[in-house]
Amino acid sequence: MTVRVRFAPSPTGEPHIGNVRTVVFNWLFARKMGGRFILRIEDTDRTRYQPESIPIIMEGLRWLGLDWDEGPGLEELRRSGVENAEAYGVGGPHGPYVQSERLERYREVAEELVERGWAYRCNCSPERLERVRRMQRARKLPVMYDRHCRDLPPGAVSPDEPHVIRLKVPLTGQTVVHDVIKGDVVYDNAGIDDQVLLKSDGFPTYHLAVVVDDHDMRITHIIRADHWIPSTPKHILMYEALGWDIPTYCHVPLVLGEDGKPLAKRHGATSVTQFRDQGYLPEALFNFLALLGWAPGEGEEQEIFGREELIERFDLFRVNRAPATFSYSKLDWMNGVYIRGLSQDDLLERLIPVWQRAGLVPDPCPEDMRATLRRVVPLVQERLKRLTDVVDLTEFFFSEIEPPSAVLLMQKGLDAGQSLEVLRRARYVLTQVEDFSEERVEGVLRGLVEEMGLKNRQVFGVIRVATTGKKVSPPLFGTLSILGRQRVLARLEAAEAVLGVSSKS
RNA sequence: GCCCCCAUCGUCUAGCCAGGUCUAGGACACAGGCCUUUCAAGCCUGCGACACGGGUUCAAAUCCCGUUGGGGGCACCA
Repeated sequence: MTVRVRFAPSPTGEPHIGNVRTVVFNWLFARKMGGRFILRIEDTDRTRYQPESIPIIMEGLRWLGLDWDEGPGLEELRRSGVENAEAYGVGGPHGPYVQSERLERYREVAEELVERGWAYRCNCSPERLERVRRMQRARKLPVMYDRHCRDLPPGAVSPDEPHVIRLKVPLTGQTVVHDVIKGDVVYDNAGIDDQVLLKSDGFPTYHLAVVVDDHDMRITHIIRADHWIPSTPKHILMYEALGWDIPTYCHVPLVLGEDGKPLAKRHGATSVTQFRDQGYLPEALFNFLALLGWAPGEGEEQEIFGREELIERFDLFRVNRAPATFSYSKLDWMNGVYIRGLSQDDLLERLIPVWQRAGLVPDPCPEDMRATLRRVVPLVQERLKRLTDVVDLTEFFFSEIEPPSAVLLMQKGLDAGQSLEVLRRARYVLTQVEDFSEERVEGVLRGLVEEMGLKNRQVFGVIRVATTGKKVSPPLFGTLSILGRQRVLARLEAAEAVLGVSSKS
């Protein structure tokens, strides 16, 4: 049987990265098994519904390379208000893949459950339900529906009046969740609530919809976050009532934030688009996510895995039972590894939009500027953890700098007079040097160090601060060469003025 | 309150299922050093964990029980 798994986001905002990690597991498992990865939109909560989040979710998946084999088709997406539906419409043989388009089907199944004696109509008011719950809490009893309508005579609640349909959970016996990661989890039926399946607005609850859709869409493995475990017995009861095959459950742990709490919006950068905007590479994030809660084992000590390698090695049944904490510092390291592994051309193409967003480079990027940027790339490549780091590191190439303060200019062991001397002589040799290639610049400046009997760090330090305005910069000779003679001489002169004034005073 | 899940360095993990090869291995982070024009990168070294208590066994990180700690669920939300 072909493996079929799904990601079923609710369009109420952007999924956070912990959720995305679970998607990565789904996708990896599907690809590993030669199966199908299905995208389904669970939009049954009309109060929290945000249609604009649908394309954002899809864009995030696509950016990470998580392509889906079946999912909402063109027309479905259009009806959901997705503007560039043609970019994302996929369709498939088991649609519709948007739950609000499947209302009739849920009603049909709910009615079937009623007919089979596995569900019943209930017209209890929200006020009464709340009263019951309050009482239960006060008496420290399990909080659940008191089954007031469960044994009403047939027809006591008219199908025409507003009502919900509830699952009629057996009062005795046990239901076992066979989970491939957690093992067998046993629940007493007596502790399972008579869950609402069909809401009074005609929409299904998650519990009905997920069972119907997973069955209709022939899902074989349900890989989802483990906070769903407690509601799984209800789902199993429904499969049994309907005579349907029960899928294989794989409840994977939640991803924790650095405070040990499950990852949520308040943890800062948590959506895929935010990671993208902060300069993370999709291949690095993907690699990192795959290793969050899973490891190849067998003594394997490699950490950097390409997509194909991960597909080949991924083993769903080895996923950790315990939750993992999302570590930004390790992600940063891994991202740096991937940046260093990029070809210079590739890195250039990824950096240009970053410079553009920072307002340092016009869009489109002029050809001559591109040529200059091409020279900057090797200077910064091994210094970047995130693409966005390039802004601070290279800003001085694009705009004029404020002449640095005397304090910043002076290096260890040099006073203002000596520093000034360094700048004057540097300006002299750089005026004389026949061209401004990195090699020539290096040659004359090293000669200057020799002549003055100073240390490399002293001479190069003063020049660095004078020309970049910072103590930390890319390698000096390449930097000067790119800046060009004119700008370098001007900046040296401006710095001399600063020191000249301060040495007189 | 009731139900459920989880537990190896600060973090991600290997080892656990098929007890001995584990004075517990790797990675990130951190500290120190080397290299060096700054910062990185790279290399070397260091720091650092089987939550606790019982039991089973010749032998337990590995199996069992309990405790503690953390987390999740208990909606006409997903």
